[in-house]
Amino acid sequence: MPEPASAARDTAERLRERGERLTPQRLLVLDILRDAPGHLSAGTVLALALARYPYLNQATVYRTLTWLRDQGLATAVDLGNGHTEYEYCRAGEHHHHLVCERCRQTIELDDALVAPLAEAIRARLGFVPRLDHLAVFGLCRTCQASVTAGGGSG
Amino acid sequence: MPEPASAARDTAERLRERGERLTPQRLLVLDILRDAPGHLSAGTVLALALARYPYLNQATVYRTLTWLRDQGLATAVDLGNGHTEYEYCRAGEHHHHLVCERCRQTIELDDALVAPLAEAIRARLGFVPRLDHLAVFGLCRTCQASVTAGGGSG
DNA sequence: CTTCGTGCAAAAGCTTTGCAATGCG
DNA sequence: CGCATTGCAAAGCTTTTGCACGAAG
Repeated sequence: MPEPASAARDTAERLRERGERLTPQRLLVLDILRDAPGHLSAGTVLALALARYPYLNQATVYRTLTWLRDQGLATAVDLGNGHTEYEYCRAGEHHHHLVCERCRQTIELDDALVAPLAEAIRARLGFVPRLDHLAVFGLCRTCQASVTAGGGSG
Repeated sequence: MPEPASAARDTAERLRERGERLTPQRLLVLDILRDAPGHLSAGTVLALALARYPYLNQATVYRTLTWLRDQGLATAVDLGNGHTEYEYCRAGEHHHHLVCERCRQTIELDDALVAPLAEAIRARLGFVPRLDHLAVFGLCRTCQASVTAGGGSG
């Protein structure tokens, strides 16, 4: 199997130190996640991986994605599409999404608005929330108007 | 088909006024949701319904649950069990959950902590969030200790 | 009478699993 | 060398869909 591009290397060292097994498949998936501009579903990861290494298996992708999540290298989020999406986890970078239930548009939500909730949960309940990647459903500004007017949107 | 117990009656009036069709199946599902102490999955709703009316269909349950949600009579929440759970929606009552990813325990989360986030999203982004039933994943107090100590919990 | 909901059964989608072979460390 | 990981293919699970019949209004 071909060597994955390059970017995943330094992270690889860290994993090796933890005693984790580094396989070309894992490095490939990690690399794909890093290169991606946003979230990727397991299916998309598989498709992209297949372009570089035609023998990678679906089951391996799912297992690797779960493993990456456990290693803190990826975050998972459910945007209401019927599948989980994964994203490379940049250190301490939290970002969130507003998902319009009507037009399915997603809007970035600044962590500054979410952090206080996380902090309150931590301080007042002693529960450590994983609020690094929250999805909040609702209605976007445009669709509110459409609903009120009774018209249809795109 | 037998008459559903009784509790769903007054709500039924409201639905009728809206021009919604009231079928015994819908009343039955509504009744089951009302009687339930917490969340119910579609499968559980079906099982409970089957005990009272053996001919109710799975597809009807799913369709009815979606319909109840659209009518504002039920809220849906994904607690990470691989399926959506539904709960009877008491007027304006918002409640949320902290779900421990390790021991799967769920803790109630007061809406007072979540409401500010909802308000901020509304005020600053013009997005109307459906934050009536939020699930936040993370680690409960007990499991944090276990993880730190390296031990196992129940 | 017209429209919408129901039952049925099968399909659809994502995800997981068992097992033997392979390759990492 | 030993054991975790992979590949393969099939199953598992929740949820959705098409269609004809039946019931609500």
